[in-house]
Amino acid sequence: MNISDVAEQSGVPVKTIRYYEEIGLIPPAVRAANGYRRYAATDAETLHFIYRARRLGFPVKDVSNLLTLRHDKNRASADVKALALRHIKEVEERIAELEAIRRALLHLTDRCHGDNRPDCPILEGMNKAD
Amino acid sequence: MNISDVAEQSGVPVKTIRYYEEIGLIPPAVRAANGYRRYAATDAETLHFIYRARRLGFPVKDVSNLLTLRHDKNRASADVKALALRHIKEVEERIAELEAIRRALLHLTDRCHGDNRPDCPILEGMNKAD
DNA sequence: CCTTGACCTTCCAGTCTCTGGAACCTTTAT
DNA sequence: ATAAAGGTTCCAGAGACTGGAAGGTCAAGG
Repeated sequence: MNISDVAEQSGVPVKTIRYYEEIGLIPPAVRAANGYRRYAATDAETLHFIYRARRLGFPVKDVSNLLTLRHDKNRASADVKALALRHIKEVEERIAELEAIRRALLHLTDRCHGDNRPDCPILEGMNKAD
Repeated sequence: MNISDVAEQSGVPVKTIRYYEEIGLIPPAVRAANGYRRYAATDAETLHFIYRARRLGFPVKDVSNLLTLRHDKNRASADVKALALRHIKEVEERIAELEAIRRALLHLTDRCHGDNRPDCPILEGMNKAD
């Protein structure tokens, strides 16, 4: 099948597939006589795997490691789990950061009248040292 | 004062100050005879304001608008508040996304033994359609 | 006076993950 | 014959910096 077919099956946009090939996340596709990339069903599965890993927030570098593990029939599931747990930790850290930001913002907006007058605790709050 | 002084006072790194000047977030600094950028105390305050706004996650475009509002003594606090509330909404949406990701990851890792064997529900889970 | 080290300057490149567009070729259908 | 739909490459931009190279300037010490 052509690139748009595998894009549709996997969920990964055409442009992104070519990009993944360029950066070496996936091997260069076999070419047809006319130069078009040709894909097999297993390629669609691999790309779908990539699609799902990316949607789970794994950076491309991690996806690359996950692909290696996926192909390694002698892998230890502990390695996959370690990678996933590390990622969960990063997600949780990011959530904590965003929640701190959210609280700080709500603290400021709660105090702001939000009317025609210029007095604004939000702007004042961002002037203060830390 | 020189750029490293204003960097220390404001919290914004030297490189970033030059970058902010380049993109027009702050006006070009006055130059000394030797070509060095020269800053006044008010510049340090402005940069500190920027620093805090960025730490609250406002994108640079929003910071630019906040700076305009900050300088406008006829502003309506409602405009500032609207901008902040919009940003809070985006932060909350991002948190929700990350929490969905976190739940999905925990669901997968909970099921994975994490031992020497290759069987891995994490990898399997990422093969399934959606 | 000379050197050393800490500043300062500019400009270019890289990060990360795509995404859009231009210019051009191939296939398919009418 | 032609037009639409798909394919190709390459270049640029997004966002927000960050690092490094090459070189000018300044203050202190010998």
